Amino acid sequence: MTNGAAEGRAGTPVATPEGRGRNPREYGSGASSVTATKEYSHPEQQSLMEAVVGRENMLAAYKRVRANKGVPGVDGMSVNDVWGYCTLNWARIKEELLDGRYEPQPVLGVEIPKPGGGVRQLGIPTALDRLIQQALHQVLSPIFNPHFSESSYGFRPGRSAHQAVLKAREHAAAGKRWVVDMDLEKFFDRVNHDVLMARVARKVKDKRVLVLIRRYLQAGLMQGGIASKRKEGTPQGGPLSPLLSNILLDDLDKELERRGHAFCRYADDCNIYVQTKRSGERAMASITRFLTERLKLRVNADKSAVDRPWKRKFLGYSMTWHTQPRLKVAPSVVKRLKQAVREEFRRGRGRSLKKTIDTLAPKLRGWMNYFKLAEVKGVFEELDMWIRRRLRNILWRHWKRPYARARNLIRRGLTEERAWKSAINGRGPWWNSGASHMNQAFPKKYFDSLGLVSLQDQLRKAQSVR
DNA sequence: GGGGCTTGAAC
RNA sequence: CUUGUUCAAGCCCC
Ligand SMILES: Nc1ncnc2c1ncn2[C@H]1C[C@H](O)[C@@H](COP(=O)(O)OP(=O)(O)OP(=O)(O)O)O1
Ligand SMILES: [Mg+2]
Repeated sequence: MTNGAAEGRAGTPVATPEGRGRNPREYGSGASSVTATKEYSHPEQQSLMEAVVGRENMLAAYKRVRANKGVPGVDGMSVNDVWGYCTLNWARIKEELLDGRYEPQPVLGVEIPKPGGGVRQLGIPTALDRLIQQALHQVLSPIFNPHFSESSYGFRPGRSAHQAVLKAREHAAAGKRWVVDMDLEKFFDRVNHDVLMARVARKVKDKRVLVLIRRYLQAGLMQGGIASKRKEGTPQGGPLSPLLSNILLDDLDKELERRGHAFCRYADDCNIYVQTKRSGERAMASITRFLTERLKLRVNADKSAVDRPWKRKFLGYSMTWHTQPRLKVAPSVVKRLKQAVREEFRRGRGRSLKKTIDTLAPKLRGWMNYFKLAEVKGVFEELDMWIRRRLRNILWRHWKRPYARARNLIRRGLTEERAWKSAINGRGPWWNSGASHMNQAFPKKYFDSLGLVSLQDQLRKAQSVR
């Protein structure tokens, strides 16, 4: 039934001599509770750093870093510059890495707004450090990922938000109709270095790698002025950070599994499905204690709650109250899309309809592609009508004079009498774009022919493929 | 199977 | 000074 097969870049190149043949598909789906950890461990435990700086691995890392557009870090060096820089200084950098002497540079602090309001502090390493972290990531990922929980879906190759959402619905359908929805406060920023490193050290024996990772954690955040060493947090923007965050929260997964909970975790968003409110509240209390005491993490009280699944949103989705719940797009997400579409129209005010559709259509396609799991389809019909109305609106605005309006309406097949009546009705563009003459003159078919595939049509197509 | 470009989503 | 991981779709190429 696993329809979303692991394709694309799921198979991160593994640069180890023995590790190369592993199937990316089974890569993320390690057997639950494996005791023979040695078996899956990296073949070169004592010389992991050699694997990191190995030619194959570095080339793969560089390719990846370049594929992301990236920005210059604090040293102002672009990704392209790094290639030249590395070929010139690689011998020295490699030696520093192998000797455990390499010192990372501070990360560049950038504030970006987040959707829910508030700001997110990004910590962007230099292009060179992104390259090295990427190389580390490629070596560490196959060591840790196979041992992660089946219920962990975030930041993992071969795992997706879709899988998590489907599993969540499954839990609710199985009669666990209460959810403990937990989110951590400033998750990456509050990662405790010692707690994390202890967990990394459980599988990584190479001291140089451990020291390097710690130095990356300690690298200061450059905020205009100078930066000082960090005592907590892993930079939001470091290629290694997502993997590290999973290594840290793996203990949470193991604890939840030990207690026999049905749960889905995606990054710091953890949903535990239970049968009663009481048991939910109990779980919430004890897991909160576990997180603060054992992992030194804080639960975000505002974003966390024990409630009914249909009152909560998980990964952009929500669900209905039925005993067999149906997935729906979370209301806040619909609002966000409308806002984005409005913004798109505002920016392209002077553009032709065709041009507007050409930029809008790929965005809607991508959006629909993510929310194609929604089984409540009313929103899509509503959005389709809303979008077409806005498009008719910009058409109407193009026609400044009654004569132009009448001419265009006639050209679209309206009778002369009706066209002229509408052309001079004196109403505003928004009224007219919803009026019957515009709907008749510019029906759905018209927009289809211009390349606007309606959300509903896209959904039907996606479901026929499935 | 692999590579390129674009778009979207989750965090 | 919009970064990172992951997933996916569309188009193009071998
Ligand atoms: N755009 C992004 N780039 C890099 N890392 C991200 C991005 N979005 C989310 N993350 C990572 C870092 C976050 O700490 C982690 C969890 O996301 P999120 O819960 O939305 O924020 P947060 O935990 O940092 O703050 P909050 O207290 O509001 O929950 O996922
Ligand atoms: Mg959080």
